Amino acid sequence: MTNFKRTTVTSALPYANGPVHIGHLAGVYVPADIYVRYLRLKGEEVLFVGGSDEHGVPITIKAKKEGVSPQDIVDRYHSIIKKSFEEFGISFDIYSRTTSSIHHKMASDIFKTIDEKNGFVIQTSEQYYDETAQQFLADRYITGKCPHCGNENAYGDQCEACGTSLSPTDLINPKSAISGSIPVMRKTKHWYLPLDKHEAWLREWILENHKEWKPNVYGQCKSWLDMGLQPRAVSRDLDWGIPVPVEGAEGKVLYVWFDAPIGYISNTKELCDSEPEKYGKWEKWWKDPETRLLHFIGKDNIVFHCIVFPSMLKAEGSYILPDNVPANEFLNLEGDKISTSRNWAVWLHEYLEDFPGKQDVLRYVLTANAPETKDNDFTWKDFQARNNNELVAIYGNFINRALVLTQKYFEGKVPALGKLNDYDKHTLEEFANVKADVERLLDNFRFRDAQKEAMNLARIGNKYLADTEPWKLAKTDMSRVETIMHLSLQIAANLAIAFEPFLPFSSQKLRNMLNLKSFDWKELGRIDLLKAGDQLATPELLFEKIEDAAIEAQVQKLLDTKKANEIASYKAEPVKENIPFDDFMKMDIRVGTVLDCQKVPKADKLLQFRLADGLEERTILSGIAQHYPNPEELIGTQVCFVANFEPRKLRGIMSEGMILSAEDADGKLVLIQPKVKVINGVQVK
RNA sequence: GGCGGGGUAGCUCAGUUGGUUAGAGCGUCGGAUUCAUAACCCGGAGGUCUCGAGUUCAAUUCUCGAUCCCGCUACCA
Repeated sequence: MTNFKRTTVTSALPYANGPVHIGHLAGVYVPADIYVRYLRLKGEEVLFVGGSDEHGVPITIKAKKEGVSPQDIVDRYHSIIKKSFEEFGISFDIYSRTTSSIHHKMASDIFKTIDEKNGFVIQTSEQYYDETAQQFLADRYITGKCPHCGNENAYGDQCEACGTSLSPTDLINPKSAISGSIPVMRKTKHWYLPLDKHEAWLREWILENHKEWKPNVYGQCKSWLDMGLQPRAVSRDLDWGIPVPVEGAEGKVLYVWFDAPIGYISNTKELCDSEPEKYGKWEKWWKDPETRLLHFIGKDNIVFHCIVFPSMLKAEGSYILPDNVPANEFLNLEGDKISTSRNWAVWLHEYLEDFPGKQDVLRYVLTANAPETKDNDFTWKDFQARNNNELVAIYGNFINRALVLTQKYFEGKVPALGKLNDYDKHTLEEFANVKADVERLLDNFRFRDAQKEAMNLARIGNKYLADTEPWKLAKTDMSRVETIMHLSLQIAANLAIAFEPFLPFSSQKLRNMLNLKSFDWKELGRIDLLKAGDQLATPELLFEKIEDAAIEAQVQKLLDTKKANEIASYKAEPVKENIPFDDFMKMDIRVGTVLDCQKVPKADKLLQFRLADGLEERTILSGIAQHYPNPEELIGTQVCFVANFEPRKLRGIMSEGMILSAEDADGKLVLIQPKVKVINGVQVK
């Protein structure tokens, strides 16, 4: 590793359309915070940057849905997120936002510089514009007649009947899928970042020079590079975002993934401008080759941070590139994927309310169970067990034993160290290695093992007390008890240091109890952190047991929320425009019996049905395979289908109609089936 | 479907540059102990290392295939 002078640590910007949950914490913020606290404790120069990502289409959609402005949405979530991070002890040097004016200017400037260096490819094209909805339409949102096969319902990017790739302009009689109106052609210009031109140096930089990156990160990058990189558009026709800062780009904003990572830089600048004497010039954190840049992210962000963002920085020309990108896998919750939209999550701001003062418990559990190499599962039962069996029983208990005994025998004063016997020496040897072990693990982003190693100190302490039995010796050999308690207290002081990156609140509490003045990573492993005669504070419990009731309440809350959410959050779509009776009669919906039903090979979602329709038989494909894992069970049942759809080919199979399903609130598709058997071919009306 | 990551004790994970008894923490069982939040300490039981084939004197470790989980991507009238 090169010798760097300082470290810039970024953590993925949470998207401001919802609060932060334990998945975000375990994957990104807790490990980043541990690492940063560790570096600070070592006295290194380090900057920890965070912020909210506040642009992009999903925020505009949420705003529209709620009838408020996008700014209202991001204001709401930015403040919730920022506050909960603070309270949780994520020690950002700055947590700002991408709607800040500094960010707008920074993103614009970087765009302009790249543009001046001809780092973009500009393409003007005619694109369909929906005058009713007043927006340009993505290819997928336009339907029309396919020029090749005459299919009336081809999409703007592809006709699925004949499989031909299309561009929206090929379509005959195009229609907007959003408003149904007829779109008009408008010229629009977009800027592309030609990733293909960056491929050569990216290959060498990642594949040759960064083989030490985690397997998931390295593998994902290699996969992309081997497939060949494509230019990516960096502008959008949208009204929420940072305007493309060049002439002739009215109505266009920077695509959100272009502007978001620049937020790391803007937020650094915001901080440095406000406290120049403390942080210096912002450029030193981003442009000095002696600065080590680290991006903490989740696995879904690997390509952006390893390929796209570095390409942007390289195109700009004056920036350093990340030295490492420690990406974690995902955390599940009680066996299910965490999901903001399904409300399946433990929200940080709610945890802080439900478990006041227990920040460290969650930090500990999320680290002990961190998804470092594969997805992991968070369960409340495990949360309780780790608290009660590890934090309370091992760490908390040792501290309590050491302090209570000192209180009892020495009125809370640190006793003098006498002569060490062999067993004392043996114990000291064991704990002398802890510092090196924790360091080695932290330096390699192995937080789970590092924390476990720190916990070992407490185990050593417990064993030392159990083996030396000072409560027995107190009756016969008080000077020996002095030495034992002296050493026990030194171990306690070491614990305060070793755990500070992981459990900062508890370390603070412990330091107060010990009246520990000096506090530096370098001192870890020493046995003179406390002086004989030092007065300790009255001991209190470092951690409390968590009772079953509290855990059951959380589990119940989760189940309730899930259920309530599914029912309450479902809002029926507004009723469409009225249609004449004749239009309805044009549709020919019938009942048929399933003769055969099986998965279409090489397609995840398609089921192939063979139906008896009362006349002959017909084949219909339906995209419901994931909701019916055992398609053979449908054989013999009856389904409703639209009989007079134009047949169209899917995956090379001709589909003659459409089988009707209802889509439930959670996205599950349920076939519409008559409850009482009817004759095949009867009409549904 | 393509690509990437992962599938090791009841749970969460290490590990093996291929080689005698595959490790840790928690849980579980037993013992010891009482300073301590029924906590600590000691000991035991628990694994055909996802499945199948191949290479090899030898594979959990290498190769190929299958399968399951996750991500990116395609597809979903």
